[in-house]
Amino acid sequence: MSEVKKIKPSLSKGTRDFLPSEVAKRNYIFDTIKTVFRKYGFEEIETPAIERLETLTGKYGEEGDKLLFKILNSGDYLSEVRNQKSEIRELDPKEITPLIAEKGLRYDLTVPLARYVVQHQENLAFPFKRFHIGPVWRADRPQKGRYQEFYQCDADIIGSISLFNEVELTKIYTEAFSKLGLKTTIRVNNRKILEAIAEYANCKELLTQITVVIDKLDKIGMDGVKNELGKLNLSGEQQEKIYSLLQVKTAGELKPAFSAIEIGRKGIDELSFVLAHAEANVVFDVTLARGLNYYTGIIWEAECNDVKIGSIASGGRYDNLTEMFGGQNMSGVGISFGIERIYDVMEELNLFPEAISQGVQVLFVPRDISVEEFAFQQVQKLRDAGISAEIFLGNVKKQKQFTYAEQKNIAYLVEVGDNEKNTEVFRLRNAKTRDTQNDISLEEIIRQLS
RNA sequence: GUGGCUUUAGCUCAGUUGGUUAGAGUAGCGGUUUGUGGUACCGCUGGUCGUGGGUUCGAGCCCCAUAAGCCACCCCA
Repeated sequence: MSEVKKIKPSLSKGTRDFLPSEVAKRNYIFDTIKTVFRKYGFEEIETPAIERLETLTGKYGEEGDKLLFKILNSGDYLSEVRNQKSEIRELDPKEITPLIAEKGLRYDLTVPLARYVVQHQENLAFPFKRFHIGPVWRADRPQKGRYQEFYQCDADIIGSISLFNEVELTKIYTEAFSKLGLKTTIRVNNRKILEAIAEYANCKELLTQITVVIDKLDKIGMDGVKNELGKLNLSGEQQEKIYSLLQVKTAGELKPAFSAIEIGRKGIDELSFVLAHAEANVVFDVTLARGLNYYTGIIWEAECNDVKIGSIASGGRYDNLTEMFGGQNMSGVGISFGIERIYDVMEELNLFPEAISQGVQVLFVPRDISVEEFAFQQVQKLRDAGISAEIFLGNVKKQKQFTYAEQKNIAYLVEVGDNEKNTEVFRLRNAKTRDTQNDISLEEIIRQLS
């Protein structure tokens, strides 16, 4: 007998296993959203989980680079280090990382998309409309609702500057959420308006910091914003200017302030166009900022009306996506569904249809091993007729068989004993209600369940 | 990167001021009962008490270190 060392079963930090019922629910979300994407002409792509570190680094800022999972080179990964450094004390993580790791796990789906578009542009039809659903990895400290491995669900349009793309993506939001049964509010703003606000307050160079502060508004309140703006060395007058613009309820109210700021007027026009074509649940919110500073036009954020969990979808237009890979500059606009949160919300609101976790239609239970073969043949007949069916094999306790049917959410049970084998007449029992139909032939069962 | 909490059976958790052989429920396995069925009962397996030190006649419990996980912040999805 070999001595096997027992390992306590456990997961790596920030990762999850999914039970069959959970996978069914997740797939329901994916499938619903995919159907909408396809209806609007988006095609699905896949890219590897592993990318060259070169592709990934430098795209997410210094913070992001720290959160990249790096893959240790195979073989003698220290050989290069030995060549270049003799003393272990000289090792600086920043210097040795490129020597021992050339690959990493993707951090999002957007940078791989940029790489993909530049690399395959000859074979792609532009405007390129693609969607992509898959896991991404971040070496972040996990917490509730935040994981090191999680799924992103993106749809983007590359290479078209028409604002109808924005309208289309807004419609996709509305349609997908409605199909999932979620009541949402979609807030929109325009990065150009935020730029104009910074210009209006005469502090263009602080745009990034200001947007980060504005983004926190609903968390820290107006006093908190004033406090943070003060830390940025803004004068009282500058703060007052920003503060006053954050009070507006419609884009039109910004017009007087932006009379001399062209980019601001452009931002207002773009927003008005999208809002004019959008549904009722889309509203303008000047305080919507989003930390990401690669956005250059419209930005979206969607929240669930019934559960306070933060944003469950977001997106925006970005003009410089392919630049970093030496591609001809193409404008892109995209949306992303936060499916981990959508799952939590739908679970809380009980929005998953009963049918999605349904097991096979019938479970055949032989009373004894001697009738297994007969039962097996009946099950195969049902399957041939297009009815999903299982047989519970092995001479085990009845209790187990019923528990099995319950756990797998199987609708009907048929127990097979000598009587059934001789007469070929069965009893069809509803596993939930326990209603029983006596003396029913296999043909009749097929008819009922088809 | 900063802080808080947790860690005892596969899972959920008890475990008294430090004192014999560390318990329960649940799951798993087996048996009895039932025998067109979803009941009831009995038994068994499973633990280097996260890890390493220390204090003590004696540590699951006290002290130190360390690891992992979770939660909150930063940031983000």
